[in-house]
Amino acid sequence: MRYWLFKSEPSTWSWDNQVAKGDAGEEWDGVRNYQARNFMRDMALGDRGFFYHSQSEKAVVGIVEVIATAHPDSTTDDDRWDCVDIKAVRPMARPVTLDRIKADPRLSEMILVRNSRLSVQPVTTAEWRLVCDLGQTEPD
DNA sequence: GCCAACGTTGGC
DNA sequence: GCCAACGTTGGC
Repeated sequence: MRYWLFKSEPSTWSWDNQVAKGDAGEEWDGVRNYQARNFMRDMALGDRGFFYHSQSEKAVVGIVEVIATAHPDSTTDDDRWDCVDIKAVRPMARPVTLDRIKADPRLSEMILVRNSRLSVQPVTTAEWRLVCDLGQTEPD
């Protein structure tokens, strides 16, 4: 099992939107970046990810699970773009803000900190546990 | 709302 | 294949 982070503007697609889809989940579509796409192609069923709100909120707000591996993005005919499906697993008991993450030297290598523009990114096991800990949320 | 960082496009 | 120009993202 590997860990990831999915970034979304809450005004476009929020955690509440994701939760509303229930166990059926939803495509993580609209990604038009090769690096992000390649990470999605690496994902396996059952992998977990953080759901991160960018822009106004800037916080990890929930945990999601990969429920379908990479397949063509239904929002485009361009066959370069694939995406996975994810479903909400549980919210963070306390959202973990970007400020909080940046303040912790143990998280200074997170891609979220290092490359703020990458919208789908891997998270190490150590980072996963730490962020779950900060969010007072079960890691699995 | 600004702008830095970064990715993509297209002319050469 | 290089690189200037441009567009987009996202933190501030």
